[in-house]
Amino acid sequence: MTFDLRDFMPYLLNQAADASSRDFQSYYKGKYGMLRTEWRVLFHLGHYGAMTAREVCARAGLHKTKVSRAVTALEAKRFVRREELEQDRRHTMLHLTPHGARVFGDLTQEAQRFDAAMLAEFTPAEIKQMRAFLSRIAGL
Amino acid sequence: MTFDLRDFMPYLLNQAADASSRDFQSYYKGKYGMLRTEWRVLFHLGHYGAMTAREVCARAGLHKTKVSRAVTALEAKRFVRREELEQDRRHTMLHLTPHGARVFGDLTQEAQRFDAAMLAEFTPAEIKQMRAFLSRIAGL
DNA sequence: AGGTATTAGTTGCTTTTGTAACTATCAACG
DNA sequence: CGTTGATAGTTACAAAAGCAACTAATACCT
Repeated sequence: MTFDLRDFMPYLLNQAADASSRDFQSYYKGKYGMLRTEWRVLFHLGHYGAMTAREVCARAGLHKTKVSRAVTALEAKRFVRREELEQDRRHTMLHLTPHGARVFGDLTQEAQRFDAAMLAEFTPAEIKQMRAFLSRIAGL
Repeated sequence: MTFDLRDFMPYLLNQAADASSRDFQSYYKGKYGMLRTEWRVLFHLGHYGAMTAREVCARAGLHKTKVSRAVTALEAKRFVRREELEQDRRHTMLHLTPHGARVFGDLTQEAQRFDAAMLAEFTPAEIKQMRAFLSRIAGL
């Protein structure tokens, strides 16, 4: 019985994921009081443009209640604005406000810096392989 | 600015970690009603032998409140038994019960099967590199 | 048209996690 | 000794996540 937790991939992945998220999380939490789900929603709106909550769910792989609450929080912070659609009033289109767009820009830059710092000690080949491996496991 | 979330390592790691945990989690949750922290504590006791809660915290990288609650739950399930130490009554040594040991055995086997299935589509070299990469990021 | 089924999104309730304060025991130093 | 400080562990309260029921609007089907 030579099974070690450190060889158990889900464990390893979770540890690595936790470690890698911690610092960046403290950045957007500390600076903007945002939660992880909020950052993800903000990112999707900033990166792909305005869309409905339903689309955010599909793209981000988040449950609709999480998105709903995140949008409420982002709206309270004036990062996001809702626009009701005439043609189908079940939908509401979600837009970043100018302020939200600035926050998105800041966080995106920070994310890139963060990513670069984290990967600095690895070779491009390693990084490429790593991304492929993770994408495959994540089913992306 | 072509920054994509899929290139952001913390995101990728989290997605992969979530995906990889889901199935195994549903196994121990469905079969034994256990939470992730409980499985981790059980594992450490089964793998490294009896130890105090403090040691579990240190080895597993868990906060003491999480461990405290997990132990309470594991004790209620009769998987773990507490033994107060004479020499220092602040500590309590944690042991698996015979039943707990059987559950540990089952979960460990399942974890190995699970791990093997997940890695089946990768080469040994890839796996090795992957483990090294993740360990380094996780700071293990 | 009129009833039924879908779809988008929200709200309420329960479970789980995080944080901080608290208890109890022991160590250390005057 | 005895006061102060550390340590192990628990508990209480607040934040967050998960799940299921609910509302409102539209589509479908006869």
